[in-house]
Order: sequence, then C-alpha cells, then structure tokens
Amino acid sequence: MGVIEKRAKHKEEFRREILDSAREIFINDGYDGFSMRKLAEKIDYSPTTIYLYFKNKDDLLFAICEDFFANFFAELNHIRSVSRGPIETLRKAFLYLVEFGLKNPNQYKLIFFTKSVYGTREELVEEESMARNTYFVFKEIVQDCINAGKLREIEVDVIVDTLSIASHGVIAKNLHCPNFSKERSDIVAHTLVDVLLRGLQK
Amino acid sequence: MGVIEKRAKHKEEFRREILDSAREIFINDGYDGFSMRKLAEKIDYSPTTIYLYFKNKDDLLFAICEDFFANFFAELNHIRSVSRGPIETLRKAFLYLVEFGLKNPNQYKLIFFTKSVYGTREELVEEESMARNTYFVFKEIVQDCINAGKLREIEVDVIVDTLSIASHGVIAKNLHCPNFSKERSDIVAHTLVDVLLRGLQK
DNA sequence: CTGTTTTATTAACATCGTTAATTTAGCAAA
DNA sequence: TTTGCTAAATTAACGATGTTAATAAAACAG
Repeated sequence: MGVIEKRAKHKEEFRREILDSAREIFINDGYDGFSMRKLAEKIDYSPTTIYLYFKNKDDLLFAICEDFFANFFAELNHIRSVSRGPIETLRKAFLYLVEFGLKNPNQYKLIFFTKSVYGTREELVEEESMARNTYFVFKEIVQDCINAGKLREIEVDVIVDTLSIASHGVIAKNLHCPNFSKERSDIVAHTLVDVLLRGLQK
Repeated sequence: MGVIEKRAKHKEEFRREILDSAREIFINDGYDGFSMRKLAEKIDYSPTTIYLYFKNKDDLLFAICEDFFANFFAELNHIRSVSRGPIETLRKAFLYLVEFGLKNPNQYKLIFFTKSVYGTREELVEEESMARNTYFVFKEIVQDCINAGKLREIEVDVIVDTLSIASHGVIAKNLHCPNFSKERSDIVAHTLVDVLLRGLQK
C-alpha cells in the first residue's frame, strides 16, 4: 500500500482492520508475544498510530473479547430460538462454548485465562458489556431448565459455574497437552457433557 | 545484611534463597509481574548475579515447578503407602491436587497455565524430571484401580486426562472468578470428584 | 605472596509499552 | 489561492524489561 492512500480510510473501517490484525498476532503469539511494534509493522503504520484508535494494549484485548462475546451472545439467542426444549438448549449452548474452545484454543486462552479482563463477577455485572449480556443469557438458559422441573434443585450459579469449570478444564487440558489429539478431545468433551447433564438432571 | 558477609554463603544455600524469593514474586505478581531486577532488589544483589545461579527467567520457573512436583511426587507415594485400597488412593491423590490448587491458585496457575514448561507429553516422558516421575506415579495409581477391576475399562490416559481436566477447570474457575468463595469452591470441587469417580466406577 | 578460580558488579544492547512534540495532509472559509 | 483549523501520522524519547560482555573484587590453593 502506498503512502498517499493511507488517509483515504474512514475511522471505523481502519479501527476494524487494526483489530483484525491484532487478533491474529494475539492468537498466534499469545499475550506476551504480542507487541505494539509488531502490530504496527503488520499494518504498515507507526506504533504510535495505533494509540489514536485504541487506548493501549489491554484496550485492544478488551475489544477482541467484546467481539467474541457479541458472537457468543448472538449464537446463544439463536440456539434458544430454534431448539425445542430447555435441556436441549442448555446442551447446545454448552457444547457451542466447548467446541469453540477446541477449535480456537489459543483464542479461548486469550479470552478466559490470560487476564481478568472484566474483573470480578460484581464488576462484570455492574458495567454494561457484551460479556455481561452473555453471562445473563447463559444463566437464563439454566434457569429455564430449573423452572421446567428438569434439573435437581441446585443453585443456578453453582450449575453455571460447574459447566464453565468443565469447559475451562477441557481447554486448559488441550492447551497444556499439545499432543492431546483432536478426536480424543472431542470424545472426552462430549463424554464430560453427557455425564454432567445426566448428573444434573432428576 | 552487610556487604562483607555476601561471600560467606555456600552456593547451594544461596541458590535456594534466590529460588524462595523468586517464588514469592512469581506467586504474588504472576509471570509477567516478575522481573529479574525486582528479584535482585529483593535479595539485595545486582540483577546479573542471578545469572550465575540460573540460566534465565524461565530456568527459575522451571526450578520452581520441579520443587512442586518433587513434593507432589513424595505425597503421592505417601498416600499410596497408607491408604487401604486403589480407589481410596485415587480419590486422595486427586483431592490432594485440587486442594493444593484451591489453597495456592496463583502457584497452580504458574505451574500449569502460564507456560508449557515441559513441552509436549512426548517431551515430558523423554527427559528425566520430577514432573515426569509424578505423571508416571499418577498413571500407576489409576492403573491399579483398573487392575483391581474397580473401574470401567477406559483407556488409562483418558481417565488421567479427565481427572486433570476437572482439576484444571476448578482452579481456572477459581482464578477467573475472584468472588467465587472458598467454601463453594470446596463444595463444587468435592461434588465434582464424587460425580467423576462414581461415573468412572463399574 | 602469587596465580587461578569463583563471585559480583557495571555498562551496554535490544526490545517493550507508552507519552510528548512535531510534522503532514485534508478541508473550509476568506 | 491562500489562510487557518483539524485530524492523522510520524519522530524522538522515557522508563522498564531480559540478557550478554567486560571487568573488578574476593576466596582460595600453591
């Protein structure tokens, strides 16, 4: 790209381009491997230019997380609208998260393990964000199962936590044991889901 | 400590002192928060002195991991020698790991989530290390249960993985949700252990 | 006391995130 | 077209990082 055309871009469009390049580096090289200078070189601008569009490195990570949760949020609503019962909804919702993690372990790690992007749960709930919206929908999906009398009467948040524990564990294992094959990851994950849901049902 | 006495120390003793200080910083400030200069200031030596005892930052982390696995290894052997059946051994062994994680989440994170200190499983198995020894003992404990006919006939490594998945998940959850209380962490962890072991038994 | 080895330090290099000061381009009004 | 303003981008720099090279100081063996 020539020097002259640099000015032609609109702000939002360019911001998106930066974000997409940033995500690539973050995913490939991890949080530590990412650097503003590396990103600058990739988009062919000077490092300081990035600061005109993002506050700092963590602001870039935050934007990437919000992107993810926006997609997850939409997917949860879609699943909810097409599936035929609360348990089926829950199973699909949970499997979507795990399968995303298995397909994109580095991104999963980036979002859930690298930094406490959204702070404590209280802080998460206080401030408006796509992560907050997603948390509420997931909780509602579990609550629907309880209301329909399909689950043993366990505190909603405990169930949500148990499921996210399982998901986090699968991906953590996947990340820590690189020669844990794709197929067995899938098998273990599905087995875990079945066991958990059966264990939770009446 | 005065300047003159610095020479009085023996190599091994000093190395141990550095390591203990390093662990404190690693645990309190995380992998990123740790710096050679910070450690140097803490032990009241110049940064480069550390390089006489450790190859680099990651070598310090490696030594800390080996320390942990040495303890874990000894504990597993002890549990094995005092418990009365293979299933009880497995339950205790697994609970020891999870409870260590709940008591020392930052250290657990440091060891299992921060870096791939030991590489792939093949690499882990190839090179002699306390982590390698620990892995083999844990696997043996599971194998003992299978040999005693106490478990459904599932591949040993799958069971080992499933258990470590659960453990990793509990700690990951604990780290990511700071106001996940100690009590509920314990409850969820123990529930998970029971469910898993019951699900695995015939 | 001398020579060698061990231990520690100072200085420096390359890289990082980030800020301040400055230049350049685009555009509207005179 | 020229003037002035604003937005966009850059250069230079600061402080901090991991790490290496060169050097000084202490400990010790002969």
